[in-house]
Amino acid sequence: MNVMTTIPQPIISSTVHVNHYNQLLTTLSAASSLSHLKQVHARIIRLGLDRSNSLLIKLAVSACTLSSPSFDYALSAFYQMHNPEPHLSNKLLRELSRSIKPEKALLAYAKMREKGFVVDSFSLPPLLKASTRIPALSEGMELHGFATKLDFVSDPFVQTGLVAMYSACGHIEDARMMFDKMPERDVVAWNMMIDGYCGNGRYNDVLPLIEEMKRSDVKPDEKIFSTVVSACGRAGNLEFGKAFHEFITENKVVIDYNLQCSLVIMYAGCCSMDMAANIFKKLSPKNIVVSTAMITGYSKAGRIDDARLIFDQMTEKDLICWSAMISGYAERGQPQKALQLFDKMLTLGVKPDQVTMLSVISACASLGAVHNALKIQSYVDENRFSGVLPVNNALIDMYAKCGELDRAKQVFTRVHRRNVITWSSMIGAYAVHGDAINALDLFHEMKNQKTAPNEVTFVGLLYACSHAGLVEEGRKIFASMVNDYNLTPKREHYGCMVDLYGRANLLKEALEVIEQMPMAPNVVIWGSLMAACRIYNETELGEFAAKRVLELDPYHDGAHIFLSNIYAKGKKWENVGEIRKLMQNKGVVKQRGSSRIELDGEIHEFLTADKNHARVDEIYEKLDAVVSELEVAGYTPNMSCVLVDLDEDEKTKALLWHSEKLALCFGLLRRKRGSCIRIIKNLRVCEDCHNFMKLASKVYGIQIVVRDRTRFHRYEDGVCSCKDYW
DNA sequence: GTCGATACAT
Repeated sequence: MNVMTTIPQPIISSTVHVNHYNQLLTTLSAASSLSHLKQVHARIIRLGLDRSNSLLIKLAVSACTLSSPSFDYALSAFYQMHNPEPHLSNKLLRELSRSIKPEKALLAYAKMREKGFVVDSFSLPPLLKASTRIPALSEGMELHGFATKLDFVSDPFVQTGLVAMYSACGHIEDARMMFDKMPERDVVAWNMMIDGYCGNGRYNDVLPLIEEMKRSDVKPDEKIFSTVVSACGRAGNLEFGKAFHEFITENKVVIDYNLQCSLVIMYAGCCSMDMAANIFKKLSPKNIVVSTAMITGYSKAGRIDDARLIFDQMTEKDLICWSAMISGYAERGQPQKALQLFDKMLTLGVKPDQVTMLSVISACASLGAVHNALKIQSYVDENRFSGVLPVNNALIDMYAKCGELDRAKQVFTRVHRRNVITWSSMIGAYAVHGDAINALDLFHEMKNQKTAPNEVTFVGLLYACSHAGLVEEGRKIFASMVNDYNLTPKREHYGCMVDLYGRANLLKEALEVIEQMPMAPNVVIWGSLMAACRIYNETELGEFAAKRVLELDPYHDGAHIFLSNIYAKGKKWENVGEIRKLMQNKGVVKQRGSSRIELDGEIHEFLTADKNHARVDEIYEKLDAVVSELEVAGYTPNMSCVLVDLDEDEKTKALLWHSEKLALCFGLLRRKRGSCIRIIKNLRVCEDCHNFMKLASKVYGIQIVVRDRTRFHRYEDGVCSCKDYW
């Protein structure tokens, strides 16, 4: 039915007018589409009511609140008005400022000034709100100037709006100046200022402000505590968060559901899981957001089983909580569980996003299993993630950590729009494979393509140099980092330099780096010097470094063992006894060696002297055979690698039962002809195993790839890719 | 007739 045809001709009578007017208002409120509004607009004109500004404003506001709003229609209706009263214009400004296009409010304002529409002090709050939401500093400042000129600036609502605007534009000091000038500050003004500090990361300014608020007559409400507590959580500021919790309790602020949620999320975000759990267990109902925060918190705190418990108790699961649980496993050294969970998620029909993929790829990287890596890449390619740069960057890293340098290179090549992470990942890939030449070449190519290197790029480059013994090149790279790229070296970079000099037997230079670095050396750096001293039998400096390690990490197994060996070599038996006793008292145990080998997509793990494998007899039999065959080729067990005090026979066994030798023998039993044997080890490869692998590669004509704690060794025809420099 | 409107997780 056509609305227009049913309308009688307007009869000029005030009663009829009022009737039409009210009817039109109701129709405007109910309008659900632009075409509907246009029909009503036509009726307004036909009825001769188009001089009614209040009707036209209602029309304009209705155009803004449609499910698919038309701001341009609203504005054109507005511009047709004749000097609308400011309280009507302000209605529209308010609507526009809250809409998805707050900039339309500023546009309307510009036109109002142009057309000479009257603006009053009530126009400013919505305009400032628009400037806050965009955020638009220069427009906001202009409004400030305008308000000052017309003396609207003494209005507390305008003042609060200015505080919000300056905070949102990052001008927190101006916000504070405005705030300080306010003669009367209500709870909203205080909240805006506090919120502003939180939004600008100025958490340390919040507490003093709350104290000041307490001293004034304004009582803080539970809403602002929710905001502040969650801000503490985001900043990981536990001390501050706790102080707030105490403040809340002491001041008997009502802890409502939302504040409870904020507290749980804050404690979980700060890894203070006992506190989080205390509140969480009382929380009812337990929503998905808080549960996810608990999962992440437990994961970060290393309590992955507790995280899983929460996960399993969730009645409703979304992509985010799946991703949180998966990345928890990936980051807490349980990559297999991460991958299992990913499979389960796919089975249940939950579609991963980029974030999930990055966790899963990093799980594959730490697992180091080629089979899984290939599976994940096909998933990436089949599900349109192959064009996503961060995913490709992660794939490069994954293949590098799986020992698949060529596949890493393939991914690198297919990425055309490379960013600094792409380049750094590939440089890092060459570095862990001991290929310093290609790492440096790639760096030059990167420079030619005008991609600026960052700190991570230089870690890769320095790492490559130190693992290849390129002392001079490393020195130059370090200097270039500072001089050409204006980057400030971090601990990692100094660590690489210590490593570079240490591995090259330039122990004096290594010590000088430590002495001259601007920050305190950490356990890794002293550990690196200690390791160098161990290689070059430098007992005096070694003892010194080991002691520094123990100061920083009293439970460091390697430093205890190293010291004990130094003393044993020097026949200082009393000191040896002391160290042993110390280890016993402190409960320091040597980290047990563990090696994984992947065969037919299955992963087998061996610990040192492992007797748990199903085919244990066969494996040890094979080990005896291999040892005999290698002895013919010149192998003699290198007893200096045994760090415990045992008799000769036991020492030999301890050496031969290193986990990577067991894994190798299992690989030799099960491998397919022509395939390469890949072993992933948790510790550094010892000299004896290194020699063992080299000889095995020659005697059996196979390629063996071993990933140890820090790098790859590729053994072929009796030679290792690390050139015995590791 | 005006300002904020709580938590929000990978």
